[in-house]
Amino acid sequence: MGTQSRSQSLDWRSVCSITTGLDVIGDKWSLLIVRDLIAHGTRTYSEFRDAAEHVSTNILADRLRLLSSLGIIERTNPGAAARNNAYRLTESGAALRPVLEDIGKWSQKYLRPFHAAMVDSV
Amino acid sequence: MGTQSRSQSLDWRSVCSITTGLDVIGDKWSLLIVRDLIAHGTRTYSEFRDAAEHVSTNILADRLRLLSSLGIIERTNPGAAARNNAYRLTESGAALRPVLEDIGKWSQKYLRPFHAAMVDSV
DNA sequence: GGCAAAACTTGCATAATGCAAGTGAAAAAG
DNA sequence: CTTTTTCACTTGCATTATGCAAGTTTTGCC
Repeated sequence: MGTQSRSQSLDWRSVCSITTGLDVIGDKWSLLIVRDLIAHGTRTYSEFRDAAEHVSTNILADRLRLLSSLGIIERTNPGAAARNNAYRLTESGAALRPVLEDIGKWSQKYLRPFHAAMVDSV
Repeated sequence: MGTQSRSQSLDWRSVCSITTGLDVIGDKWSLLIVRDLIAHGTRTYSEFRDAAEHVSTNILADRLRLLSSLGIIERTNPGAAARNNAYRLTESGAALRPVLEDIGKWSQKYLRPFHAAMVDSV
Protein backbone atom coordinates (compact mmCIF):
# COMPACT_ATOMS: atom_id res chain seq x y z
CA MET A 1 0.00 0.00 0.00
CA GLY A 2 1.30 3.46 -0.93
CA THR A 3 2.27 6.20 1.49
CA GLN A 4 0.12 9.18 2.44
CA SER A 5 1.05 12.44 0.71
CA ARG A 6 0.48 16.02 1.84
CA SER A 7 -1.72 16.79 -1.14
CA GLN A 8 -4.11 13.95 -0.31
CA SER A 9 -4.60 14.74 3.35
CA LEU A 10 -4.98 18.40 4.22
CA ASP A 11 -6.74 18.81 7.52
CA TRP A 12 -7.08 22.00 9.51
CA ARG A 13 -5.64 22.09 13.00
CA SER A 14 -7.73 25.02 14.21
CA VAL A 15 -9.88 27.93 13.05
CA CYS A 16 -6.97 30.38 13.50
CA SER A 17 -6.09 32.04 10.21
CA ILE A 18 -2.36 31.86 10.91
CA THR A 19 -2.62 28.16 11.69
CA THR A 20 -4.66 27.66 8.54
CA GLY A 21 -1.99 29.38 6.49
CA LEU A 22 0.70 27.24 8.08
CA ASP A 23 -1.33 24.13 7.37
CA VAL A 24 -0.78 24.99 3.70
CA ILE A 25 2.56 26.79 3.41
CA GLY A 26 4.13 25.71 6.70
CA ASP A 27 6.80 23.44 5.29
CA LYS A 28 10.24 23.68 3.78
CA TRP A 29 9.32 23.51 0.09
CA SER A 30 6.04 25.19 -0.81
CA LEU A 31 7.26 28.75 -0.43
CA LEU A 32 10.40 27.96 -2.42
CA ILE A 33 8.19 27.04 -5.35
CA VAL A 34 6.43 30.38 -4.93
CA ARG A 35 9.80 32.12 -4.65
CA ASP A 36 10.97 30.66 -7.97
CA LEU A 37 7.74 31.78 -9.65
CA ILE A 38 8.05 35.30 -8.23
CA ALA A 39 11.63 35.46 -9.43
CA HIS A 40 11.10 33.99 -12.90
CA GLY A 41 7.44 34.40 -13.78
CA THR A 42 7.01 30.88 -15.05
CA ARG A 43 8.84 27.67 -14.28
CA THR A 44 8.75 24.08 -15.52
CA TYR A 45 9.06 20.97 -13.43
CA SER A 46 12.70 20.52 -14.45
CA GLU A 47 13.54 24.09 -13.60
CA PHE A 48 12.09 23.71 -10.10
CA ARG A 49 13.96 20.44 -9.73
CA ASP A 50 17.28 22.02 -10.70
CA ALA A 51 17.07 24.83 -8.11
CA ALA A 52 19.90 25.14 -5.61
CA GLU A 53 18.02 23.43 -2.78
CA HIS A 54 17.62 20.10 -4.62
CA VAL A 55 14.10 19.08 -3.80
CA SER A 56 13.39 15.41 -4.38
CA THR A 57 11.12 14.76 -7.31
CA ASN A 58 8.32 13.01 -5.44
CA ILE A 59 8.04 15.92 -2.99
CA LEU A 60 8.16 18.41 -5.83
CA ALA A 61 5.36 16.64 -7.68
CA ASP A 62 3.33 16.43 -4.47
CA ARG A 63 3.71 20.13 -3.68
CA LEU A 64 2.90 21.22 -7.22
CA ARG A 65 -0.26 19.14 -6.98
CA LEU A 66 -1.16 20.60 -3.58
CA LEU A 67 -0.53 24.21 -4.60
CA SER A 68 -2.51 23.67 -7.79
CA SER A 69 -5.43 22.17 -5.93
CA LEU A 70 -5.57 25.20 -3.65
CA GLY A 71 -5.43 27.67 -6.53
CA ILE A 72 -2.01 29.04 -5.61
CA ILE A 73 -0.34 28.03 -8.86
CA GLU A 74 -1.62 26.95 -12.25
CA ARG A 75 -0.39 25.79 -15.65
CA THR A 76 0.41 28.42 -18.23
CA ASN A 77 -1.42 26.28 -20.77
CA PRO A 78 -4.31 24.79 -18.77
CA GLY A 79 -5.75 22.29 -21.22
CA ALA A 80 -2.52 21.06 -22.75
CA ALA A 81 -0.14 18.22 -21.97
CA ALA A 82 2.31 18.45 -19.07
CA ARG A 83 5.47 18.59 -21.16
CA ASN A 84 6.89 22.12 -21.40
CA ASN A 85 3.69 23.32 -19.76
CA ALA A 86 5.17 25.61 -17.14
CA TYR A 87 3.58 26.72 -13.90
CA ARG A 88 2.77 30.29 -12.90
CA LEU A 89 1.27 32.03 -9.88
CA THR A 90 -2.41 32.74 -9.58
CA GLU A 91 -3.64 35.90 -7.84
CA SER A 92 -3.56 33.93 -4.58
CA GLY A 93 0.01 32.81 -5.12
CA ALA A 94 1.16 36.28 -6.10
CA ALA A 95 -0.34 37.56 -2.85
CA LEU A 96 2.24 35.53 -0.95
CA ARG A 97 4.95 37.93 -2.04
CA PRO A 98 4.87 39.99 1.19
CA VAL A 99 5.30 36.84 3.25
CA LEU A 100 8.43 35.93 1.30
CA GLU A 101 9.80 39.45 1.49
CA ASP A 102 9.29 39.56 5.25
CA ILE A 103 10.99 36.21 5.73
CA GLY A 104 13.93 37.28 3.57
CA LYS A 105 14.37 40.54 5.44
CA TRP A 106 14.06 38.89 8.82
CA SER A 107 16.63 36.23 7.92
CA GLN A 108 19.11 38.78 6.69
CA LYS A 109 18.76 40.82 9.86
CA TYR A 110 18.65 38.09 12.50
CA LEU A 111 19.97 34.83 11.10
CA ARG A 112 23.30 35.92 9.66
CA PRO A 113 25.20 35.13 12.90
CA PHE A 114 24.14 31.52 12.42
CA HIS A 115 24.68 31.37 8.65
CA ALA A 116 27.45 33.66 7.53
CA ALA A 117 27.35 32.52 3.89
CA MET A 118 23.80 33.78 3.41
CA VAL A 119 23.45 36.35 0.63
CA ASP A 120 21.36 39.53 0.60
CA SER A 121 19.29 39.02 -2.52
CA VAL A 122 16.74 36.34 -3.13
CA MET B 1 19.67 4.96 20.01
CA GLY B 2 17.52 8.08 20.20
CA THR B 3 15.98 9.87 17.26
CA GLN B 4 17.33 13.02 15.62
CA SER B 5 15.60 16.25 16.66
CA ARG B 6 15.30 19.52 14.73
CA SER B 7 17.17 21.46 17.41
CA GLN B 8 20.21 19.21 17.18
CA SER B 9 20.63 19.23 13.42
CA LEU B 10 20.06 22.55 11.70
CA ASP B 11 21.77 22.62 8.34
CA TRP B 12 21.34 25.24 5.66
CA ARG B 13 20.02 24.16 2.28
CA SER B 14 21.35 27.16 0.37
CA VAL B 15 22.65 30.70 0.75
CA CYS B 16 19.23 32.16 -0.15
CA SER B 17 17.85 34.25 2.69
CA ILE B 18 14.32 32.98 2.16
CA THR B 19 15.53 29.39 2.25
CA THR B 20 17.54 30.16 5.37
CA GLY B 21 14.45 31.58 7.04
CA LEU B 22 12.45 28.52 6.07
CA ASP B 23 15.18 26.27 7.43
CA VAL B 24 14.31 27.79 10.81
CA ILE B 25 10.62 28.72 10.78
CA GLY B 26 9.48 26.54 7.88
CA ASP B 27 7.42 24.07 9.86
CA LYS B 28 3.98 23.78 11.38
CA TRP B 29 4.78 24.71 14.97
CA SER B 30 7.52 27.33 15.36
CA LEU B 31 5.44 30.28 14.20
CA LEU B 32 2.55 29.20 16.41
CA ILE B 33 4.82 29.58 19.43
CA VAL B 34 5.70 33.05 18.18
CA ARG B 35 2.01 33.77 17.62
CA ASP B 36 1.15 32.89 21.21
CA LEU B 37 3.93 35.12 22.49
CA ILE B 38 2.80 38.03 20.31
CA ALA B 39 -0.75 37.56 21.55
CA HIS B 40 0.03 37.12 25.25
CA GLY B 41 3.44 38.62 25.89
CA THR B 42 4.72 35.71 27.95
CA ARG B 43 3.76 32.05 27.99
CA THR B 44 4.73 29.00 30.02
CA TYR B 45 5.28 25.50 28.71
CA SER B 46 1.83 24.41 29.92
CA GLU B 47 0.16 27.37 28.28
CA PHE B 48 1.76 26.56 24.92
CA ARG B 49 0.81 22.92 25.38
CA ASP B 50 -2.84 23.80 26.04
CA ALA B 51 -3.27 25.90 22.87
CA ALA B 52 -6.01 24.90 20.45
CA GLU B 53 -3.67 23.11 18.04
CA HIS B 54 -2.52 20.49 20.57
CA VAL B 55 1.18 20.23 19.92
CA SER B 56 2.77 17.10 21.32
CA THR B 57 5.05 17.74 24.25
CA ASN B 58 8.26 16.39 22.75
CA ILE B 59 7.87 18.62 19.70
CA LEU B 60 7.04 21.60 21.89
CA ALA B 61 10.15 21.07 24.00
CA ASP B 62 12.25 20.64 20.87
CA ARG B 63 10.97 23.84 19.26
CA LEU B 64 11.36 25.88 22.42
CA ARG B 65 14.97 24.67 22.57
CA LEU B 66 15.57 25.49 18.90
CA LEU B 67 14.01 28.94 19.07
CA SER B 68 15.96 29.68 22.25
CA SER B 69 19.24 28.57 20.70
CA LEU B 70 18.66 30.93 17.77
CA GLY B 71 17.82 33.88 20.01
CA ILE B 72 14.20 34.09 18.90
CA ILE B 73 12.72 33.48 22.36
CA GLU B 74 14.15 33.56 25.88
CA ARG B 75 13.15 32.94 29.48
CA THR B 76 11.62 35.80 31.44
CA ASN B 77 13.86 34.82 34.37
CA PRO B 78 17.06 33.68 32.69
CA GLY B 79 19.02 32.24 35.60
CA ALA B 80 16.15 30.64 37.46
CA ALA B 81 14.59 27.19 37.40
CA ALA B 82 12.28 26.13 34.60
CA ARG B 83 9.10 25.91 36.64
CA ASN B 84 6.83 28.92 36.12
CA ASN B 85 9.68 30.51 34.17
CA ALA B 86 7.76 31.70 31.13
CA TYR B 87 9.12 32.41 27.68
CA ARG B 88 9.02 35.75 25.85
CA LEU B 89 10.13 37.05 22.46
CA THR B 90 13.53 38.57 21.89
CA GLU B 91 13.96 41.44 19.42
CA SER B 92 14.48 38.82 16.73
CA GLY B 93 11.29 36.99 17.60
CA ALA B 94 9.28 40.20 17.80
CA ALA B 95 10.50 41.02 14.29
CA LEU B 96 8.58 38.02 12.99
CA ARG B 97 5.30 39.83 13.57
CA PRO B 98 4.95 41.04 9.94
CA VAL B 99 5.38 37.48 8.71
CA LEU B 100 2.53 36.30 10.91
CA GLU B 101 0.32 39.24 9.98
CA ASP B 102 0.84 38.65 6.27
CA ILE B 103 0.14 34.93 6.59
CA GLY B 104 -3.04 35.66 8.52
CA LYS B 105 -4.24 38.20 5.97
CA TRP B 106 -3.42 35.93 3.07
CA SER B 107 -5.25 32.99 4.64
CA GLN B 108 -8.33 35.04 5.31
CA LYS B 109 -8.41 36.31 1.77
CA TYR B 110 -7.54 33.15 -0.18
CA LEU B 111 -8.02 30.07 1.97
CA ARG B 112 -11.55 30.59 3.21
CA PRO B 113 -13.10 28.65 0.30
CA PHE B 114 -11.19 25.62 1.56
CA HIS B 115 -11.78 26.21 5.28
CA ALA B 116 -15.06 27.93 5.92
CA ALA B 117 -14.81 27.74 9.73
CA MET B 118 -11.71 29.92 9.79
CA VAL B 119 -12.09 33.08 11.90
CA ASP B 120 -10.88 36.58 11.13
CA SER B 121 -8.83 37.37 14.22
CA VAL B 122 -5.68 35.65 15.34
C1' DG C 1 7.68 5.73 -36.81
C1' DG C 2 11.78 6.28 -33.76
C1' DC C 3 14.25 8.77 -30.28
C1' DA C 4 15.44 11.62 -26.62
C1' DA C 5 14.10 14.24 -22.99
C1' DA C 6 10.66 16.07 -19.81
C1' DA C 7 7.35 14.98 -16.25
C1' DC C 8 6.26 12.44 -13.27
C1' DT C 9 5.86 7.34 -10.14
C1' DT C 10 7.39 3.84 -7.37
C1' DG C 11 9.92 1.28 -3.75
C1' DC C 12 12.37 1.48 -0.07
C1' DA C 13 15.54 3.66 3.57
C1' DT C 14 15.72 7.36 6.81
C1' DA C 15 14.03 11.08 9.52
C1' DA C 16 10.38 13.72 11.70
C1' DT C 17 6.08 13.74 14.13
C1' DG C 18 2.41 12.06 17.24
C1' DC C 19 0.94 9.66 21.36
C1' DA C 20 0.99 7.90 25.94
C1' DA C 21 3.35 7.13 29.75
C1' DG C 22 7.15 8.12 32.82
C1' DT C 23 10.68 11.03 35.51
C1' DG C 24 12.73 14.76 38.31
C1' DA C 25 12.66 18.79 40.69
C1' DA C 26 10.55 22.51 42.91
C1' DA C 27 6.67 24.72 44.95
C1' DA C 28 2.89 24.18 47.94
C1' DA C 29 0.38 21.85 51.66
C1' DG C 30 0.23 20.05 56.05
C1' DC D 1 10.43 19.45 57.87
C1' DT D 2 8.12 16.05 55.37
C1' DT D 3 4.73 14.78 52.00
C1' DT D 4 2.13 15.75 48.02
C1' DT D 5 1.10 17.90 43.90
C1' DT D 6 2.19 20.15 39.80
C1' DC D 7 4.91 21.71 36.21
C1' DA D 8 8.43 20.96 32.76
C1' DC D 9 10.06 18.16 30.45
C1' DT D 10 11.89 12.75 28.55
C1' DT D 11 11.39 8.42 26.69
C1' DG D 12 9.73 4.56 23.83
C1' DC D 13 7.36 3.29 20.23
C1' DA D 14 3.86 3.67 16.30
C1' DT D 15 2.83 6.38 12.40
C1' DT D 16 3.69 9.67 8.84
C1' DA D 17 6.58 12.46 5.94
C1' DT D 18 10.84 13.05 3.47
C1' DG D 19 14.88 11.68 0.72
C1' DC D 20 17.04 8.88 -2.79
C1' DA D 21 17.57 6.17 -6.84
C1' DA D 22 15.55 3.96 -10.13
C1' DG D 23 11.79 3.20 -13.12
C1' DT D 24 7.74 4.47 -16.45
C1' DT D 25 5.07 7.16 -19.54
C1' DT D 26 4.07 10.45 -22.57
C1' DT D 27 5.28 13.94 -26.15
C1' DG D 28 7.65 17.03 -28.95
C1' DC D 29 10.85 16.66 -32.69
C1' DC D 30 13.15 14.68 -36.68
